[in-house]
Amino acid sequence: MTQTYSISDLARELDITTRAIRFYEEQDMLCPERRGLERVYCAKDKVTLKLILRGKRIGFSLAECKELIELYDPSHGNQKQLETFMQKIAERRTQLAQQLLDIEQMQIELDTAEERCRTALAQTR
Amino acid sequence: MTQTYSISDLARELDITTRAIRFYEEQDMLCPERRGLERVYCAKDKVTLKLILRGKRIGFSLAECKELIELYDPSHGNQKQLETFMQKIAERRTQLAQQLLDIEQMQIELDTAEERCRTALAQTR
DNA sequence: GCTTACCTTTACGTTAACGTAAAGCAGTCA
DNA sequence: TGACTGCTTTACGTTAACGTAAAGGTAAGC
Repeated sequence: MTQTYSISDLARELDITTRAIRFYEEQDMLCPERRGLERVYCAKDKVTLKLILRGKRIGFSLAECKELIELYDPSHGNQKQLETFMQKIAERRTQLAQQLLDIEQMQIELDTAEERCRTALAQTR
Repeated sequence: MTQTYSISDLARELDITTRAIRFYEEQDMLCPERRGLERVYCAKDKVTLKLILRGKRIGFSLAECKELIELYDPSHGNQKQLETFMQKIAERRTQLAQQLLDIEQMQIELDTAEERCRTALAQTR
C-alpha cells in the first residue's frame, strides 16, 4: 500500500497552489501518474516538491532546482554525463559555501542593527 | 580626502552593470551625489551596494534588501517605528535560520548525489 | 436532476529585475 | 575638427514564475 496524493492534498500540505504544482510539471520537474485525467502523486513526487521548495527558499531558480533534481538520479548516465554531474555538484557546493558566509555576515549585521535599535529606543525614554 | 567612485568604477569592481546600479537608485536604495549630471558615489554607497549583492546571493528580493538597508540606520525613528524595526529584524533572523537548515540539508544531499555518481562511474570501468 | 466539490486544459495577465536601444552632452586625443 | 570614450535620460523589451479567468468533465450528496 503505497501512499498517493491528489494535487490539492499536496497543495494543502506543502502550502503552495495547484497552479504552481502544474507549472513544475510543465517544466518537466514532475511527471505524476494519471487516473483518467486526474494526477496521482506518489511519495517520490512529494520529495521532489520539497526539494523544489527548499531550493527556492535559498534563492535557487527553478532551472537550478531542476538540475539538482536531475543530479539526484545519475542512473542513466554515461561517463561524460557523470563527470558533468560531478562538476555541477562541485559548483553547487561552492555556491552553498558562499551563501553560508553571506548568511553569517547578515546575522552579524542584524546584531548591529538590533543593537542600534535598542540604543535608540532607550533614548526615547 | 574621502574616496569617491564613478558609476563604472563601481560596476567594474562589484561586477554588475551600470544599468543595475541606476535601477537600484530608481528604487530609492541609493542616492549618490552629483557633479553636474554625473553620479559621484562615496564609500557608504559602496557598502550599500555590497549589501544588496549579498542579499541577492541568498535569494532576497530587492524589496527585502531595501528593508535591510533601512534597518541599518534607525536614527530617524520614533518609538513605534523602532519597534517595527525590531520585529523585522526578528523576522529576518527566523528566515536566515531556516536558510541555514536548508543549506545544510542540501549539502547532505550533494554528498549523497556525489556518492551515487562515484558508484556509477566506478561501474563504467 | 441539481448543486457542490474537485479536477482538467487553454490562454492571457502580471511583477520583478533588469537588458537594450536611441539620442544626446562633455572632455580628450590625434 | 572629428572621432572616441564615458556619462546622461527616456523608453520599450525580456524572462521567470506563476496568477487568474474561461470553459468544461466527473462523482457525491440531497
